[in-house]
Amino acid sequence: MSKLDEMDFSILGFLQENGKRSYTEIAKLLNVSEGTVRTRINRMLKDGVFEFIIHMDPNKIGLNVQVIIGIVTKLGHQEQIATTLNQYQEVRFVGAFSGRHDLIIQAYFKNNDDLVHFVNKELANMDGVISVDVSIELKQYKDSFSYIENQ
Amino acid sequence: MSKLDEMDFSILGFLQENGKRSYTEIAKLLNVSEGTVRTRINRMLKDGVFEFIIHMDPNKIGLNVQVIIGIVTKLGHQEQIATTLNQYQEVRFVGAFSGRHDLIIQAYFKNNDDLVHFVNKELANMDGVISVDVSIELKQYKDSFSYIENQ
DNA sequence: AGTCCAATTTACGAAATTTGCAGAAAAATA
DNA sequence: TATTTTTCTGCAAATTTCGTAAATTGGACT
Repeated sequence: MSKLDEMDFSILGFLQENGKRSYTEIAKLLNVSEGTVRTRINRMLKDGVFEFIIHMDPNKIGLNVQVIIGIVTKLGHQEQIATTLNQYQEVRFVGAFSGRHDLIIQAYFKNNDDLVHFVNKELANMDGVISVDVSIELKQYKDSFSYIENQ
Repeated sequence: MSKLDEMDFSILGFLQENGKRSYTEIAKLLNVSEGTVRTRINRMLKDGVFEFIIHMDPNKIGLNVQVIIGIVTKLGHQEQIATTLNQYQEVRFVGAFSGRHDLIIQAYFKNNDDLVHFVNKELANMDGVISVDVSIELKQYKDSFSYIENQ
């Protein structure tokens, strides 16, 4: 995978503002041809630099209980547990971390019942889970996907 | 904002698999006209149900240090601190939570120096911050934006 | 400098998609 | 049942995407 140059970052910068921008539009903004923008976007997609997605507001689609859960696992069980967690649709993020918890996950549920079921029936029965700390989201202040400083 | 019906969820289901699907393609899959799909997508966009974005792989754009930080705040300072944190480009997520930490944030940095600077110079100097727990991401297992069970 | 090579960019036509509407159909309201 | 409102369909025009070939650029090596 080749290194990204300044034009690649500019393209990402425009796309992070609006994922629907056309090759044509970006090309005009950068003063290059449409084909250049297309080639670069396709290369970055192939290299897994980014992907086109939609970001849904969980509350607006009926997922009203959002949580972050820190998990302490028995030595040697982390990978297995992470793989199991991956399979739950409700779990949108799973990572291994240094610090107080070995795994931290983010998950979205329809309601408290579903959360309680997940914690007490699913998590509690996973082999190698020592303890879990559930933090329930009370208010979201920011959830941004614009990591690049642009312009 | 009107409630989403089954067709809206189907449309979201197709888009969450691939944010680049065209109105035309989705219309064929759902056996309705292109205009119907377009109207519904535009309504959902207007209502903030979802947005078209790109999801960049932080490692591939040079943000190699990813962290989750739990923050304990002095009573009454939470909102102010959250608002301040919002302004940092490095901080991609800020939420108020129940549980051990009052605020939990996710942030991406170029390197450890930038992280250390953020924690020791920025966070440490924010009024009302009592303590912070930094968890450094060692491995990411899942980072999905498909919350809807589809089909 | 001059030559060659590989990668990138440009150019352009064809196919596909989006966009703007107008009228039909369906649903909600009275 | 009549009326209003909303949703859906079907076009045509404008725009974008896509495939491809030609032109350009930037080194590496003489």
